[in-house]
Amino acid sequence: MKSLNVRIHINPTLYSKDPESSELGRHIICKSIEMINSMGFEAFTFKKLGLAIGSNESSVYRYFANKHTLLIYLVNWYWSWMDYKIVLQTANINDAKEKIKLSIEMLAADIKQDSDFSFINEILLNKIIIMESSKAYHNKDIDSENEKGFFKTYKHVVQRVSDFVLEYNPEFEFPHMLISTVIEGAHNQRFFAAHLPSLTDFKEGKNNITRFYINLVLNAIKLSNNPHSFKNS
Amino acid sequence: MKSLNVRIHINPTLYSKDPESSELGRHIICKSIEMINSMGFEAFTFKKLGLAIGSNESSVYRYFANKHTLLIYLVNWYWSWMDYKIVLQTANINDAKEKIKLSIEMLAADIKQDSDFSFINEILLNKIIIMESSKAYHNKDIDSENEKGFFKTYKHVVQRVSDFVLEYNPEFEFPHMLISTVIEGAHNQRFFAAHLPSLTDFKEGKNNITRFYINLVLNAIKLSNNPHSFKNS
DNA sequence: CAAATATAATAGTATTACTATTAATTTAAT
DNA sequence: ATTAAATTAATAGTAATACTATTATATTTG
Repeated sequence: MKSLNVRIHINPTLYSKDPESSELGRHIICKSIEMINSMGFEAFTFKKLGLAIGSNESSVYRYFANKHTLLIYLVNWYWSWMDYKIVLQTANINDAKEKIKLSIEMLAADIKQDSDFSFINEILLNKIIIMESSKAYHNKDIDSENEKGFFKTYKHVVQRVSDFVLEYNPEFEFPHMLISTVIEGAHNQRFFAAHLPSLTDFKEGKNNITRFYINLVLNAIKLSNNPHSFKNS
Repeated sequence: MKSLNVRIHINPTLYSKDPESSELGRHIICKSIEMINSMGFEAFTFKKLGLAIGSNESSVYRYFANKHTLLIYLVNWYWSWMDYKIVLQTANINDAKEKIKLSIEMLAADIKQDSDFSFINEILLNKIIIMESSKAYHNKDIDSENEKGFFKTYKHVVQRVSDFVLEYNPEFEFPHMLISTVIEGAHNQRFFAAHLPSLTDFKEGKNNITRFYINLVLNAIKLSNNPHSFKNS
């Protein structure tokens, strides 16, 4: 993906001033990703960030209304990037089953290299998504923020992969449930593997998580006379 | 379950003084459940709680070190209660498949009545689990808190249902992944249904969520010659 | 009944999450 | 090129939060 001239577009209501438009703005994004990773979202403050980038608190506030909005910016960036990756990977593939497999592989993957087509470190951002992204929507403002389109890019990804599922099996009743279960589930499993291993069956290097979710999905949506079909019981 | 003389035992490292041991302590638990529900965990403070129960901040601090520990107390109570419910419901059942179904029904249910065997409102507590419980473990202290046994009761529940899965199919490779996926997934789906409906396929009164996860599990673990078996590919 | 102990309330502090004000710099118009 | 307008940066301040330390008031116990 090196030097491909693609830009991730972010909903402008998420920032006061576009961080991509200035050196300071890019610095804010860059450093905040590092800091949220190393100290966790709760301990991260704009004051500490200002200090770390040789600027100050109030300058950060000119870009983002608060750290919550900055987190949502990052989450949106991640899902736009993921959507772009899925489109690219499945572009010339006609087999719906193959598109589903490829999508799950990307969604459940442990991101290990920075695609390098932007100033954003995707390895660290993926860790933030796993560790912190639930905080972006588990709060009392969810409904008003949802109305403002703060979660649109995540919904897009779920919709895109759900469409592959329906392409494979147009009768399947729960495509969105299935895909959102896979995405959140895969993130949880990576978190559990690192911190609460008895909640998972992760084994290093065996690609368990991806394999588990691919099989889970294919078993759930298969067409054949299914003794446990998802029809009304 | 009325007036059954069962008590939920809570890890004593979670409190400074046992809230069950005094009127004030029970009041703290009771009211905090109400308040976390109505205002959300972030806006909830010990100062507001003290005021609401006609006491003050510092009295609450004598029971709990901080609001995070109180949340973990509640989460532990919930999972002990759920474990107890699962044991009770599956007690005289020999069929492993039936035990799995019953367990998922309880884990994925929208709790609609208070069992009334304690001063804790389980309807509201279930809502807290759905909305706030991820905050109990998505933080930088997870590893030290895990060592202190803060998440033991949740692990117990996952282990118990995983054992049913293994009883049904001893060959199944990922029982913990499957059950933790179902538990977290079902909670997410209830949250999505209320706030981000395009991520789900929930329809009121159709029991979709429970049905979806029961079928997901039964399809994943079934014994027959399975074209998408979970074996190493 | 006095001493020890437990409980409750008051007051105080460092930090956080902002906001308002002022200073400096850049840009743009004549 | 010079001045005005606009943008950006830095300083200082505030209300609220999450505690802690101290003191007052009960309760228990020897």
